[in-house]
Amino acid sequence: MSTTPQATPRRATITDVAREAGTGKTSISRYLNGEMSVLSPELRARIEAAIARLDYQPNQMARGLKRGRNRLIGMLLADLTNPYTVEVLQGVEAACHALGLMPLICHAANEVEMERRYLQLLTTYRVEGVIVNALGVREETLRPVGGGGIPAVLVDRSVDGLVADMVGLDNRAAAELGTRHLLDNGFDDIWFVVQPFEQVSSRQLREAAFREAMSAQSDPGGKNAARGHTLVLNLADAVDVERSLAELDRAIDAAAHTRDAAATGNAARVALFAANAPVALCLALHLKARYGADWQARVALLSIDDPEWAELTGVTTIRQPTYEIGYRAVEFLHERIEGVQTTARDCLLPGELIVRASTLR
Amino acid sequence: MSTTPQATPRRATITDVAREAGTGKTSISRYLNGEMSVLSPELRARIEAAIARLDYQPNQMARGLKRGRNRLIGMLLADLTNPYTVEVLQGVEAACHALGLMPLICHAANEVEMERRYLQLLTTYRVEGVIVNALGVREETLRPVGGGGIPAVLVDRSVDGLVADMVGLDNRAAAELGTRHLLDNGFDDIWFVVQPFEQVSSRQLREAAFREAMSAQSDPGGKNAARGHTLVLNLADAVDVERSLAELDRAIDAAAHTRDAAATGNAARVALFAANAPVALCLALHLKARYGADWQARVALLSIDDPEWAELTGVTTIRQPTYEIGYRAVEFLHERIEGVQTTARDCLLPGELIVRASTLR
DNA sequence: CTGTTAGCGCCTTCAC
DNA sequence: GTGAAGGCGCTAACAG
Repeated sequence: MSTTPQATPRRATITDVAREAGTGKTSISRYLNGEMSVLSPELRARIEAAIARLDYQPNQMARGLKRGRNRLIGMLLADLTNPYTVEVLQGVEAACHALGLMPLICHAANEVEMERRYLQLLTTYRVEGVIVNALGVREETLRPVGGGGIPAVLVDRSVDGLVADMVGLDNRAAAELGTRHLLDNGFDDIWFVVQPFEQVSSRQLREAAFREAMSAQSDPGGKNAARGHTLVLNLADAVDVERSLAELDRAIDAAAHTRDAAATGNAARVALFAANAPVALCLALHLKARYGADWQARVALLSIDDPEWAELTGVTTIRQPTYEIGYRAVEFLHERIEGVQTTARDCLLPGELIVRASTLR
Repeated sequence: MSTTPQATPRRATITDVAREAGTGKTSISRYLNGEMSVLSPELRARIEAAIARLDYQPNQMARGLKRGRNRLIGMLLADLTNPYTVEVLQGVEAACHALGLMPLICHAANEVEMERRYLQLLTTYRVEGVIVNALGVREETLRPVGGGGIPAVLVDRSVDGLVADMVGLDNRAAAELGTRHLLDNGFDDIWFVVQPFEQVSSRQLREAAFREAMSAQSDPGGKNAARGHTLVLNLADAVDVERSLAELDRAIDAAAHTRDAAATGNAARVALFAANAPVALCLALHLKARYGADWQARVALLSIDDPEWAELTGVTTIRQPTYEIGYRAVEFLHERIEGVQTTARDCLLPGELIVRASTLR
């Protein structure tokens, strides 16, 4: 046995098989496409044998070129580091499997330039459609898809000016659910922490819904009303993160002060509402570094997204129906590929509140 | 503005561009391939204009078909749920970017059947090479790659009977490093917890190295020697997990007993050495459920892999050079694609011990 | 410098 | 039933 990986020998083509089976290419093609009814059992057997002997496998590139469709769809991911993305992907894969599609996964790793390049690439490979979890910057980058380009379905976030189906979390309902949970549990200093949200629709919606829910208290602004704040955390900028966390620290310390002074049950209790898992992780790491292992005694943490460490640390979360989001996205796309022409649809799926120790006092 | 995503209009072909520019296909092709020197500035300008006007983008399928190479490589992943995988992927992507390759990511999601299907698919798409983080079951499934098939590079684990380059962690050194750390910190009841390892080379090596390191104590088996155990945790089988964890519980309780009885400093101290992050997570979740939030006071946990929650929970880890593993894998593969014919190579990269509170007493 | 010609591997009429 | 011929979009000799 050789220990040297060999160079690839030329693969057999349909012509080789035809020769080997002593017939024409047409019959081979028919065999490949399952048109068995028009093949004599005898010929069929010969073809089968020839294919096996040559270890023949049809070249999909060539087939795609000829037929004009290749059953390929693109899956453009903003950030695989986010567990959300991986979970959505599982739904996508399952649906593709079921519908006979093959997803080409492209990971932009939060870089706009990458997103652009991959989109270009998917286009030149003539994928039949694209599922886009866009970075969200601007419509511009997404020029080739949606509208006049190849069919597209947006996941998690819509993009201004881009007409396409979209599926994701019901952000308004989710943020409201979380906010109400915190209010119901008596927190009176609530910080909604979110990455820069001007460009990302889902973040916008969550933040807006948070503020509305805060305003919907029985006596907003009143003496017993909880106070809401929005804090922007730009995870891509260490300096900015530093600054924002410092602001948070001051607020937490101030609340503790109140508590010490009052020494009663009606001290200020602060809760952090993270707009997604990456933010929640950043917050948790910081709090742990600052207050030690029992940081949760000082601050409550609630997060949209339900990362694997949430259960471990007892953090309350709002779990997104990630698998279904991915699955539905593919279904939508498939319909578009098959020619459905309805107006752009939105599919908003509900999140599920998972209450853990963190927000129970 | 319409709100209905339109159907894809037919894309322009090279012939269209030639007609539009009033020239032949050859010149267009030359332009596309950057052979500017043989094009008059005037013709070149006309081509440029025509391409822009038609929004032409060359069809990669056709190019690939013609040239016989498509710059595509397959990346077969066993489990994207494992943070390790995502990190390796980042290295792969960076390297591909640098080398002008395009990775087709395929996620087997721990299903052998998926692995087989994707491999088949990659083959029929004539990718130029494959990077395989195999499920590891048997050489059989991997028939199409390595050896006589398309060039392949294995990641993390080798597969019996499959001759191919491989890159991964130096498992022996890593397991030894971890074991020694635990011994040095005075743990005397050490459990190496690992998924079924008969089929997966990296797990085998880690387990073997653990046992060896235990035997290498100054007085193995002696009165003051630490005792080592191997526990198999089949994460795919809930019942089995239950059973294994129960065994662990008994051991931990027994150790506690010893401690209570002795009521001195020389009581049995137990440490868990998880062979990878999924195992570590399973253990941590169980321990937390059983002993509450301060489970770490009862048991120490050390894990190969450094998931994001490790820092948060203070678990000691051995971090793999994941990014570099991915990067090197692509480099190896690229060399093979370019025709390098050396014997199969192994590239073992060192892990880094990250000491956290969990294993310090 | 530029265009013509012949395929790459496969599918699809259209005859036999 | 079966096969020959033409073409999908592109590239790579060849001629001019």
